[in-house]
Amino acid sequence: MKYWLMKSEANCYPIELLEKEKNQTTYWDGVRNYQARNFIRDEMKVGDKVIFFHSNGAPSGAAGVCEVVKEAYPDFTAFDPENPHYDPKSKKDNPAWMMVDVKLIKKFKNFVSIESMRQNKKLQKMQLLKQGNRLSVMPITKEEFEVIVSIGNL
DNA sequence: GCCAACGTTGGC
DNA sequence: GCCAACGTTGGC
Repeated sequence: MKYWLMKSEANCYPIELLEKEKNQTTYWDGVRNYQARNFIRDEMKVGDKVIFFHSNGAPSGAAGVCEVVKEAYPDFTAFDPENPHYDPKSKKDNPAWMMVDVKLIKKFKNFVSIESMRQNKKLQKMQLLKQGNRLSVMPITKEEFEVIVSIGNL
């Protein structure tokens, strides 16, 4: 089983919206970066655990834990010209972009701010904290996952 | 809202 | 295939 961190813009799709979804499950659309796409397409498996991370202020940080419940399939929002994530390069017979379904396991009682993550010695190596990091889907270690969960759950 | 850092695009 | 210009991301 692998561990991941996925970013969602807090003012676009916060964890509170996922809480309200049927079965607390949603499709993770809008990933338009090849490195992130490759992780989704090639490495994410059902049962993998995911840190739901709020990016873009308001404030930034880890908001909860999800689980992958459906493996990669074409991101259909790329086919829809009306959709903000529309990408004409992605064809139905050769989709450029993929997505997975995730189910909320738990929203943290304590929001784990990016500031507290920066201050935690055990999280120093996270790609997330590197300057200029823009990757929206990235692998994390089991230890990093557990450290974040233990802070969030206190 | 600012702006540095990044990925992508496109002219050559 | 280089690389400057551009648009976007995301912490602050």
